[in-house]
Amino acid sequence: MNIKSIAKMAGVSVATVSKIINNYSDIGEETKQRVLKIMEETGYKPSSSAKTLATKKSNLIGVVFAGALNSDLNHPFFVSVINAFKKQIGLLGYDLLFFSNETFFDSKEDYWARCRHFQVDGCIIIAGDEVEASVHQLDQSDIPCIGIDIPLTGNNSAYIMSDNAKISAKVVEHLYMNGYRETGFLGIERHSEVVSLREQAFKESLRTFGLPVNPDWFIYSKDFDEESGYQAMKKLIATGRLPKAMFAVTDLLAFGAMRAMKEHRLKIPEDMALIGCDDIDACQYTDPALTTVKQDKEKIGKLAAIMLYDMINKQIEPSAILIEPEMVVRQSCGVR
Amino acid sequence: MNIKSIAKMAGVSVATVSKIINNYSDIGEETKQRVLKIMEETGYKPSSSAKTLATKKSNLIGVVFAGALNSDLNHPFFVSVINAFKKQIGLLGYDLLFFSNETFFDSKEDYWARCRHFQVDGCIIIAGDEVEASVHQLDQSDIPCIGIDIPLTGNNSAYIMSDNAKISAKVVEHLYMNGYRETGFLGIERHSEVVSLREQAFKESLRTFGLPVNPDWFIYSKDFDEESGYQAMKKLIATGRLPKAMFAVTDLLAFGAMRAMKEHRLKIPEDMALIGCDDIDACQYTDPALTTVKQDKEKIGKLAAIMLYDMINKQIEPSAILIEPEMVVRQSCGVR
DNA sequence: CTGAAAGCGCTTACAG
DNA sequence: CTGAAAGCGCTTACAG
Repeated sequence: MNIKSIAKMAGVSVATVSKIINNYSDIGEETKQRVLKIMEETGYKPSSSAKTLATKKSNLIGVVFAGALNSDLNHPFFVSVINAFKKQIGLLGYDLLFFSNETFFDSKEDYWARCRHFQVDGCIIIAGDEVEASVHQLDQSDIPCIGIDIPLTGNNSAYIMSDNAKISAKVVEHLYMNGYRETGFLGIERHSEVVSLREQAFKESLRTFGLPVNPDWFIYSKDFDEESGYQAMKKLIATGRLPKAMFAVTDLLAFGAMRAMKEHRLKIPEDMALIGCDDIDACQYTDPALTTVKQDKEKIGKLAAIMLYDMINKQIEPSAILIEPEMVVRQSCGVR
Repeated sequence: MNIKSIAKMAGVSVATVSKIINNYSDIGEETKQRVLKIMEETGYKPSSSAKTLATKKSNLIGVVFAGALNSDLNHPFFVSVINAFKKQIGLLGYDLLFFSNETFFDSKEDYWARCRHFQVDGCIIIAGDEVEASVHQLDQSDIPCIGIDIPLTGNNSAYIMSDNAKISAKVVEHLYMNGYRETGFLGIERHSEVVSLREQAFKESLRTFGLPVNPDWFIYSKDFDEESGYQAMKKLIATGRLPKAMFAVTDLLAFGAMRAMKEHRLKIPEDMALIGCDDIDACQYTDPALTTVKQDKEKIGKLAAIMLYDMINKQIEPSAILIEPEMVVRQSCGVR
């Protein structure tokens, strides 16, 4: 079933059918109704590939999970963002093409090439750390790109990220207002853009409030997982000199720290308060429930869709947006 | 940059270039190398839409999240399955097209039409409950489909699900072997295929082991969320007559039950043991950690990819596969 | 081993 | 308001 058969059945030209499909206004009402009816009856749907070939528009958005680290459909933060993005971009008439990172032609992960191959209209780039070079190539190309947690610089690129500095500022403010003066920080040894931002801002905020920045209380886990957080916290506890509160840059690390603290019979928050970051679902279910900072994933995803749409349709200049984080106060570091 | 320019640059015909791209064997080695080099230098990538138009193959797999309930990128079980599927299908040379469920032409969610529109080579249908009619239409079509947690019946369909009967059997066995005789069940009021299977099998297994099936201990939460589980458990506790162990059909419900139990100072597992189902990440972080039954998401996803590939390439007859579940014993119902 | 040409199913100036 | 025809970038018998 193709446009030609529809045209024949309706006794019109393919050009006319095409115009009806694409909602041109200069078509006679009765012709239009007649053709529409036939399309309905036959269950005809135009071929996307033929249309893409003719128009160079695919109505597809490429989804790139960039970075060797932390970027995967298993990462709860990114999944929520993508989910919100998918909903909004769907309303705007686009479907999503997920590049499967495994193999593609000979070149490994040449994202730009794959975008051209499929003629995607735009891309969303979701980034963890250790981002590969080909992402930057895509960023610099003429394909509109919206980055999540990655500062893109291309002429057709924009990006959105949580205001990481503000995350730390809010944490420090919360701690300060609730009487915590001696505070520690649980970071990660591996390099991570986002984590660095949080750490810098945390130190600055401490200084702003005149709180001590004690290097002994700045500890670093080997990796991003719970176990690493647990190990790091155990070491700190072993020193015997503990702060009254701890900020972990990630909820998962906070879970690990919590486990270590419980093991050593430290009461949370009485002996030491604990704050995580991200507000993944599990925070509600720990005991005590984890106080954390929420990134507004819904908003980030939705905004990404709207901005990308506008970029594709040349309605805005690319820019960078920082999203306001929000303290979620639970029992692990509550209001005194 | 298209195949014509490459042909011209290499001084050969487009037919020859096409054959080289598609690895035909009957091409002179030097011609091949020369053309390959030019493609490399120019960064040429063939257009997917033109190829799809000519061949009727898109190398795309459609991803359908079917069912009004429980089926979403926010559902941790399905996300893990899709992630494993994506990895494996990527190795087999396919990319993933996610249909954004929001709007599509006028017909709402006509999956089959969308598959034809994009000419996807096959589909993975991930299903929650309250599945829409158009999914069955797709199932009955000539497009190869693999279902996850949904029994497809079409001639070109197969499906994979956890062996839900075995889940319950394993739970009962575990309870029995650890001395629990009085056991309850936390189900859901809303209709759900999977949950029904678990409940039936649970009752049967109890009988098999000669354990009592006490209707008072079969309780039902309003919905799938934690809060509903909490409410249901509170009601049971209020009756004052409690079983020694409880099986919740979902980890989330178990979390809710756990909260209710803690609130009433019931010790877990001493006063009442608790078992969940699914093994979502958060199970490790509750206190006590939740004993549960794990569905092998990795295996399900990977198998789905391989089976779908074989169906597309007519190498197997469609069939139904049940996946063996696995007890994950943690503190909420440990070994005595 | 290589090439000319028809065809895949659309869109889009352009003519009427 | 409608249609004829070229073009989008590939593939594939078929001929040589």
